[in-house]
Amino acid sequence: MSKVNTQMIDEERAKFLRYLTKAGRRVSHGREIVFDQVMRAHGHFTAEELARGCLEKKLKVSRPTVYRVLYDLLEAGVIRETAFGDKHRHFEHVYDEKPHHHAQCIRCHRFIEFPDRKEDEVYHPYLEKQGFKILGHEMHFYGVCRKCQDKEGL
Amino acid sequence: MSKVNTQMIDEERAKFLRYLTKAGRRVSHGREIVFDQVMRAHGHFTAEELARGCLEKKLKVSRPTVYRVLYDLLEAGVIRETAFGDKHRHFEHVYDEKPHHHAQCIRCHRFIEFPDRKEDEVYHPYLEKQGFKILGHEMHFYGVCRKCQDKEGL
DNA sequence: TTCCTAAATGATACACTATCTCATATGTCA
DNA sequence: TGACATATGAGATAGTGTATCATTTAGGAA
Ligand SMILES: [Zn+2]
Ligand SMILES: [Zn+2]
Ligand SMILES: [Zn+2]
Ligand SMILES: [Zn+2]
Repeated sequence: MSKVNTQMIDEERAKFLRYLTKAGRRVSHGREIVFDQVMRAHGHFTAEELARGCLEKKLKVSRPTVYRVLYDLLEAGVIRETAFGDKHRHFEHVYDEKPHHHAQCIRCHRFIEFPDRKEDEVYHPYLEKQGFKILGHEMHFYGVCRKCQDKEGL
Repeated sequence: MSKVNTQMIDEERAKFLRYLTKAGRRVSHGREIVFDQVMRAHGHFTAEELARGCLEKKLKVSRPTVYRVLYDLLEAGVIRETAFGDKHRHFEHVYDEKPHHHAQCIRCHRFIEFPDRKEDEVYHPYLEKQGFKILGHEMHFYGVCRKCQDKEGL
């Protein structure tokens, strides 16, 4: 773990605590466990993956609580939800991830990731004119990956 | 129903038949029913909504078949999947809806829609080089809408 | 510290979406 | 028409996420 990473995690933790305090909510056992697991997660993860991980590690937290805390973290701005359009809810932390986009195979659901390009900014003027404060964006391609094409002889 | 609409549906049907023929698949009863229902749908719809509709109308098609045909239509390019990040799979037909993207407010979850721009194609070469067969894409912006900014004094 | 109260939690059941299996039906082509 | 591959339906099943509610716990007051 690099120093930068640790420092960023502390900042995220502070952000989370600030949010909880401001909202009159408690710094509970479950929230600390889930926050910790989220920070250890690499790349994107689904609620279910995180919940399963907690259960497998025998952490003292239940599945409903994992889901509840994920929504807390979402509101606190610690994680964001990526809109993949499949039946799972995907999240990733906000710190330490370079902006990137996703292409997902509709057959096997695997992802290809690719860095974002500034051409995306072509949409900014329109949104700003509407008074929309842009926090981020994601491009999502869907299609069929090479493997699945080979498999199905398309 | 306008004449243009009817004509476009015929074109979509032709596209679907072309796809089926080319892929060595059959023009079956179920595929015709589901195609018809999809063309009657307005705006975005989920697989389950369409399936439920078919069952309620007592059409001679089962739920698994509705799902199967939706994937056919997706690959044929008759419908596209929109990535809303909730737990349902959303679709919309390609004809008569201009390709558009969404900006969603993280506070109130409302959408702003805006037309897509060909600058998005900057990502095509990279994906094609990987053998990824692109069926569609969506840009998803997230941020805070004007109303919510006013409300929260951001 | 101890007590009090509201918030948080866990166990469990549940709702819902989507998919799998496999026996049967159906369309294509010879 | 007969043969064969594809498509389908019924039902079971997997998987994700939520509701309920009795119990526990955090955090402030005394
Ligand atoms: Zn990612
Ligand atoms: Zn694939
Ligand atoms: Zn808003
Ligand atoms: Zn739309």
